[in-house]
Amino acid sequence: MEAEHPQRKSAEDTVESGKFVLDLTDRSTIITPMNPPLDTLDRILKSASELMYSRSYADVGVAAICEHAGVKKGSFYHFFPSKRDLTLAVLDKSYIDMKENMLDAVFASDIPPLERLLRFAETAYEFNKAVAQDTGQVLGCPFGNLAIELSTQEEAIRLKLERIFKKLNANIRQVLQDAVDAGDLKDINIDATAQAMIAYFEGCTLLAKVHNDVEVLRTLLPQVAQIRIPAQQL
Amino acid sequence: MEAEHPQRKSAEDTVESGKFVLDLTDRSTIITPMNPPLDTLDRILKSASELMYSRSYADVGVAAICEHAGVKKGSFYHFFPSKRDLTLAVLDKSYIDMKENMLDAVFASDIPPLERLLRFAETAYEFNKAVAQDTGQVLGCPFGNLAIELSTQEEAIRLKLERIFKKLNANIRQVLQDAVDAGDLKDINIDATAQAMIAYFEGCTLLAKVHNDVEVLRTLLPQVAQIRIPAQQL
DNA sequence: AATGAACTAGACCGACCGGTCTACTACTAT
DNA sequence: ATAGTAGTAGACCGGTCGGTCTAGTTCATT
Repeated sequence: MEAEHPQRKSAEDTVESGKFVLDLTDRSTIITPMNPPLDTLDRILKSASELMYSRSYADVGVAAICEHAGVKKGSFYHFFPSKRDLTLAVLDKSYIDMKENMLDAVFASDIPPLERLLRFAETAYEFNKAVAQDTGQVLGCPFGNLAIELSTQEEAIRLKLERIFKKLNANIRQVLQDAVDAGDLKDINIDATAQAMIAYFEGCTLLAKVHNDVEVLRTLLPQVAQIRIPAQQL
Repeated sequence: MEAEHPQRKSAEDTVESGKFVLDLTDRSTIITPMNPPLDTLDRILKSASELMYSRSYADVGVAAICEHAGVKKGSFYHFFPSKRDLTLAVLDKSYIDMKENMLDAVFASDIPPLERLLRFAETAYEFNKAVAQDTGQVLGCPFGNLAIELSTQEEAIRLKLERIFKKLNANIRQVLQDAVDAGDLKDINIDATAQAMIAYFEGCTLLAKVHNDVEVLRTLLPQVAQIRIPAQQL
């Protein structure tokens, strides 16, 4: 009765096929860079992620996602049991992409900890600026956007987003810990400070979106490095 | 061909009818404090504002708004030409309510400027806590929510929200100016600092919503008073 | 050559969307 | 008394929503 919906597996499995078996099962990573099944799934993911980011969850129907992906509804529901499950998959992929394409580089230990935060601010500004240049609008944070739109409606999505924000928090905590170890920072509540920095970042992004003006980010975002929540003294 | 839709007028006009013409047209401000037509309109506004806040713009249809207000569709479209216009009216009313019920008191000059910011933080926490207690969810900021959901879709709404955020900024600027005048603050960019405080506030609220946990606000929000954007030195 | 699974195609479904329309009621002004 | 207007009622509209279903196609395996 229940369909198969292979999307769960593919996320992790494709990565592990680096062995030198040339013949078999996993057709996705070897030889053909654009084989039909995985291509279809990826196109759906990319389409959904673009459309939902530039508009909103509710405003983008699965018909629109399919059309923009060049895929038919039948295929869509072969891969995803529902729009909600698609969104969950989009979030997973988006976080992985963001981590690999940005967080890892931005928070790398090649410069002093607090300067990494400035690099983070700068990168976020540049990203939003680039987006604004080719869509004409400041779109903000893909995670923050969905968080606000769906947190009260879709508990599964809220949970996924909560986990993503916790991972981001862990990344920033690492930076702060490095700063403490380097003696650049004293007597702060590391976890709360990381949380406050994320909050500030999300808020700046929100304001840039309402004002439809990226320059808000250029002015405000660098102050993220100055935020501190002091260690609680009992 | 086009219907009348009296709501446009009422917003500004009711305020200006302080002249002593007793006889005519505007029946809404004089004598009867609860005359039927205004009651219906208010019920629609209240219903929409509650529903949209606890769910989202897209998730709440006009049928649901009418039902929750105990009003029929015919009446709804007598007062509002569209769901979008209703939302505009809701935003106007919400800001006025917030200003009268909270901002005016919170930012009053009875205590030192920077303490007013703490009072603001405390009030926001208490508000969200109360909301969470009777809805089971942290709903966040009504303005921030709509800002993120609709800024890229409904320019008129985005503009209204932008104006609201600018007014809020002006309120905080006043507090900061008082602080500067009192010698509590030096060399800051007042406008940008006010903006940063709003950003931080919105971001904290967003995080509280994703984590569905008001305590986030209790921990983070008070630090709003420490935020400063230094005066730009050229 | 045949089998079965993965995938695609697209017609179709009931529910609901925002919005319209006509008829009716209640009240005001004359 | 009457005419006009503001407001109410609720059936109705075309369109779109998320999702289903059946029939076909492609392809690896035997």
